[in-house]
Amino acid sequence: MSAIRGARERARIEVTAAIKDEARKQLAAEGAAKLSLRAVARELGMVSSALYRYFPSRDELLTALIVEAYDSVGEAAEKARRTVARDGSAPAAHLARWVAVACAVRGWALARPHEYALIYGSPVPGYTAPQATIAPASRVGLVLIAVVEDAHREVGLALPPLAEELRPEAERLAAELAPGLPPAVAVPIVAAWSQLFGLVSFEIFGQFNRVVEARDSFFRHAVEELGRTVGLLGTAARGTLGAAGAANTESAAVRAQR
Amino acid sequence: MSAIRGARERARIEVTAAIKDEARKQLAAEGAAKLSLRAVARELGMVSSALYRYFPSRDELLTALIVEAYDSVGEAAEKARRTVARDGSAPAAHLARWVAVACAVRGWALARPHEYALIYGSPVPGYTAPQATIAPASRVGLVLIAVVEDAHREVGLALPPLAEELRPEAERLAAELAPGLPPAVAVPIVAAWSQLFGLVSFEIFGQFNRVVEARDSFFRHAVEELGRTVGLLGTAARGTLGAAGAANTESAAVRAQR
DNA sequence: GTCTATAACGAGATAGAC
DNA sequence: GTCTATCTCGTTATAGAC
Repeated sequence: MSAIRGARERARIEVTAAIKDEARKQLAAEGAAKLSLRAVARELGMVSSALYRYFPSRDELLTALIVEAYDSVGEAAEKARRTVARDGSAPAAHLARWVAVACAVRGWALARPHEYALIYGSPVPGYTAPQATIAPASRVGLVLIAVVEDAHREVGLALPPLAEELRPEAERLAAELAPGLPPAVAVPIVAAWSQLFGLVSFEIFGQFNRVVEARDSFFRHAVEELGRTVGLLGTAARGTLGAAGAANTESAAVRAQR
Repeated sequence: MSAIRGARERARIEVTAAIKDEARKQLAAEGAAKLSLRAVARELGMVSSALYRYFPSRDELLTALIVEAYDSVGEAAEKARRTVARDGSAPAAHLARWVAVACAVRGWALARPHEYALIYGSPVPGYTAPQATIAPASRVGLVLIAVVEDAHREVGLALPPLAEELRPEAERLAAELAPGLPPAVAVPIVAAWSQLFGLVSFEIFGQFNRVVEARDSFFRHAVEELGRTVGLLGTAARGTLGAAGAANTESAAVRAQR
């Protein structure tokens, strides 16, 4: 009995995976807007009505693809944070981790551009994301926050001051997303989060064609500077911000500690 | 005869405009992937074959929409640069112009989100952008460069040093895009260009839902910081970067002057 | 209970004959 | 330009296999 159920469940999981794989192929070929249950079924040698045992609607299939894409890129980011620069707790090590997370996101996007477009590109017409996508969608952002939290705990942050008018927003953001961080850094982190995806999107979507050529080092350099905008410090020898931060961040740092 | 031709040409222009307007409506409703000449024709009370007298193919219609969108946002950016802060040549005035250009881009995107998605969102499956889109696509970037060029000429730039490995890329970028600027600033400008659209895309595409609430001031603040990364200076009283830049940018500035 | 297959609806796209 | 016959699509109801 349990063996039977086990076999059934395994079969169900396999068919579900096959459906999603085929759907991803169609995503690449035709785009999310034209994803069709019938075409997926046809390609799998099934009948379209049979798919409804696995996904109650086309939109639910889309949701599954979206959630898996968010989870996949989120996992890549988490793995990069865990793996890279495990050894150091020096300021530069935290910046290296930040860069590693960003490079992992970019690498994932380059490897799976159509899934990237699904989650970070134009919204799919007629589709509204359900609650289930919210948590996976924030995983990459949470990794970035975690990197900054580590740095804040171990070596402190060098932050530019925050405009007064953004105080309430910063307090709210920090309370919701990063209770362990000073509110002033919440705004730069959210900004850097979106700017990181600006860099990736421009590369993936072709905006850098005929413009940027040395893309690896360009990206690496840009996200390193992004890391500085959230208060991460590079080696003192290298950065204006690093040197300047050390010299005049007393006020900002004091303020960042609240 | 010339009157007749004038009338004909006027009619042709009007019909062409009507086609594009209707196509834009469909863009909003169904997305670029599903833009269909037939549906446009139906809505206009024409027959699909008649449209081919105005646009030789669906892709050419798409190209026209893309070019007009790029031109429209580029014009908004150019107008913002011309109009705003005309009075000042102080460092803060240049930063204000930078912010104004960014806000113009964002305002345009908020007003025409579907056209924004057409040009800065996921590529349309099966469509490859022809040469004709390249120049319009670079207009916003050129405006940003112009703002920085003005600042460089009038008050100088405060730049962080550039990684050695990016030297060749920076020289090439500067030679192609901004002959009037020191190469070191070319890389930050291109980065800021893409990051600006990261901010806008996250707002337009819904990534900021349930995250950022005070969006106007958040954006304003973020692009002001972005302006600093390309060497624009704020008021000395306000920014860490401003004060720090004044103090220790001798080396960077010397270097930026080559 | 779990799944697949058949058939159908209403809507829209498409190709070709006229 | 018009009309029609033939495709596609998402979705459901129903019947039958395991």
